[in-house]
Amino acid sequence: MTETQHKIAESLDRQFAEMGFATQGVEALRAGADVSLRTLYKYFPSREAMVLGALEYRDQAYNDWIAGGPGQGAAHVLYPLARLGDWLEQVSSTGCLFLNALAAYPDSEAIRQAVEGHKTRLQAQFRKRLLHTAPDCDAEALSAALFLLHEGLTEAARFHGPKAAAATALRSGNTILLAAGIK
Amino acid sequence: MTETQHKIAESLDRQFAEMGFATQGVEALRAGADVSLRTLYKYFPSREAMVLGALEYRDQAYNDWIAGGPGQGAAHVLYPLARLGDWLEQVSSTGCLFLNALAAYPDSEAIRQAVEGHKTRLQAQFRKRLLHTAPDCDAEALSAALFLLHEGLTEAARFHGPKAAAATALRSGNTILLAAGIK
DNA sequence: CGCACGGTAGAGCGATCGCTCTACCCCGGA
DNA sequence: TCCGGGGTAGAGCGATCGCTCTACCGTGCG
Repeated sequence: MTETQHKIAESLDRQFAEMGFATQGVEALRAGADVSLRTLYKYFPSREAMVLGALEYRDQAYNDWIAGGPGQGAAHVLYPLARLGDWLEQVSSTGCLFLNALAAYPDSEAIRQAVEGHKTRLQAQFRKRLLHTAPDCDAEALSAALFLLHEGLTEAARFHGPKAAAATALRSGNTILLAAGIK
Repeated sequence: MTETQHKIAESLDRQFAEMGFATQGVEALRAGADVSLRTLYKYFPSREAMVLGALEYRDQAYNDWIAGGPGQGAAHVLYPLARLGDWLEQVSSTGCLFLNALAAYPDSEAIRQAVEGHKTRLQAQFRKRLLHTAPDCDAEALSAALFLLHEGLTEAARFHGPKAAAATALRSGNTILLAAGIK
């Protein structure tokens, strides 16, 4: 039931991430999830719903992935960036799944909302960590800067590799936090 | 001749930028360029060639756009970032055309090369500006950081708007350069 | 045993895709 | 006046798309 749906969503996420949104037709998605076409459409009644399902699954998985970390200081604030580096290292990186979905479905309002929600939550995560470590800092400006580093890291990993891109992003993040009096 | 080809390439660039790569079929591209299907295929013998033509056109236009600027100092180094802000403000921003193309055609080696070439030239531009202003700086690490800000700015503009994203990127860039002793 | 249920396999629908090809038209030069 | 070249318009090809629907199968329960 929900278990089947979860298994399908996981497969959709993996396939869209590895092959992109344009390459995989519904029949290929069905085969990858190892279910019948009827069952696939039972839980995800349209291709757009399959994309949304994959994005929801990914949003959940990523939020879990970047949770926690050292309790305070710059390392606490930058923890999501460090974790993103590790994430990109084990996932074969083809850029950001959400931005790729936006590129593939520029006219879908539902997908646009899912992507925007994910990115908003991500920046809020940075804001929360900043305020936890330095309650008096300019959390709005700093979280915007860290969010920008996060996006840049995701895409730059395609060209420089995850390790180098993560090192660059972390170095820049530390510099920016240090200039704001956070260490 | 080459004039017709140029006009078609310009139209392809604009259409792919505004509507994305998945939305526009060849017939729509033809109509947008205001030529016959036969002529379109004469200069761009396949859909992939049309995409490559748009990317080449955009690469040229963007290189021209970010050329020049103040002769030295941090403002000289960061000039491409400032110009990108203005660029994104007049083009309706749907992210980076090159990354969108990569998302739409993950299996095309030719497109991958075109994108990689563009990004490599872009970072080389930063490196050149750094060495011109501060010959002894760590141009490799700094240009990687500025490139990352550039990519982040392009994508973050989707959510925060071009103006705010550009301000964030420029502020971060100045901080990073200042920490490296460049002002 | 008989039967309802939840699943599978996969043929087939109409629409659209990238691309080709035929038929036609306009215009400058002999 | 006639003709050839280079353009246009757009019908039509096979393939593939997202999606629906029919026919069938195994299993648990009365």
